[in-house]
Amino acid sequence: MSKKGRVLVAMSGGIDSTVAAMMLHDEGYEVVGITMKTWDYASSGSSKKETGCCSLDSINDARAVAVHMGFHHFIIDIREEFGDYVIDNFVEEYMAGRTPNPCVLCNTHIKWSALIKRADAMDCEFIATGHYARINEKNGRKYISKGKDDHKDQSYVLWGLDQHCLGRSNFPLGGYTKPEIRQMAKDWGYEALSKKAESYEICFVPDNDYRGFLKRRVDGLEKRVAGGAFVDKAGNVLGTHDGYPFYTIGQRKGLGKGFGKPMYVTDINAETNVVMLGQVEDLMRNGMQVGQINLMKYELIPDHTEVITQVRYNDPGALSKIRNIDSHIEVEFYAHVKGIAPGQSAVFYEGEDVVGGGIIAKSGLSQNI
RNA sequence: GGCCCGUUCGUCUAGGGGUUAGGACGCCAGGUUUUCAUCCUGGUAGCAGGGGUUCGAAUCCCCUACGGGCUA
Repeated sequence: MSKKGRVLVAMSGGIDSTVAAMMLHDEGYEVVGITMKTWDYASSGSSKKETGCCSLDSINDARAVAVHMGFHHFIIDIREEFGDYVIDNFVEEYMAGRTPNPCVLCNTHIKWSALIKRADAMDCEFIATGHYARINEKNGRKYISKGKDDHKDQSYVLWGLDQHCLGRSNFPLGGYTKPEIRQMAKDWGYEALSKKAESYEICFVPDNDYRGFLKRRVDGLEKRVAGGAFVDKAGNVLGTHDGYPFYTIGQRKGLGKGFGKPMYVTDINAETNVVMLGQVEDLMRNGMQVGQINLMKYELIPDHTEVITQVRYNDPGALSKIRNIDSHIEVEFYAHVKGIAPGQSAVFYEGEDVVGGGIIAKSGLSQNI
């Protein structure tokens, strides 16, 4: 009945994915909305705030819009996979002294696979989300490019999508800015939605307190790791801390006391429960090792290729050179980069295009590149 | 028991007659951010207590209370 085919739209209930659905609907696609229940909100002591990509209220909001616009809407329960994969990994990573990015994992391993499975079952040609990113194709390879809105670009969290997923995905918002999207919501008569706040925080961690989440999740953790040493790079003990899992490299606040100078976490040792502190310059690194690589724009990247490497979501990126070492990529920065945290995602860009990405295994150069 | 030092926001401290008593960390409130962080704005809060001297005291003097050195 629709001239353009059927599309499965992942709707979180927020403004972005809702407008994405409306745009496709407006263009003549047969839209099927789908909302994923990732976590047991009732038992997590959920906050009433609009948190994460998928709160309970949001599910209801998404459904209301779908009903109002007259397309089908489904809620799928992916709590089991989500818990087994994303949450378990989240806890393991912190326990190993690293800093995970659950959103990236969820996108890569849960969300897309769940969506595509459904899309197949419902005979949908492709799936769409409200991400600010674009998909391009060159030499038979699909790849993500940054969204038009520099401030909202979300290409970083999508580095893990493989060719198959990319071939089935569509990002209607990629060519628009956030203000334009808000205006569209308004024009379509969704005044309240157009003013809806951005969603932040980890969806399964209430009140943005991941430390409390870890304590509840790991028996006896608090007692086991309390009283570890804060140490400077010379090994002098500067004080005691609450336990190594509660810190991340680059962290400045929450160290519990004043040192007369701004101090940052520069290293975390899970075996000894020692957290090293230093000043900004001690956070600077000239390179890093990146594992769990996923390449997008090219099938492989030759050694010495120059790319802009982003080390965190909100990082402007730094010019660097890469080199393949076994299944890892070693990155050498032209200028030192601040606060590289193992566990976080590294994403390589060539201009606007995502060349690939991976998980940071270790900061510093292994040898000369 | 004679003779010397030290005491400043919750913490670490700057200031040695006229300062809105400065900074750092913490804390609080915003902003940025689909992770954790960083970053940016603003805010809270202090001269141990009491007397003096000065136009004017955190600053100089004298006691009182808690912290370090030669003497018996």
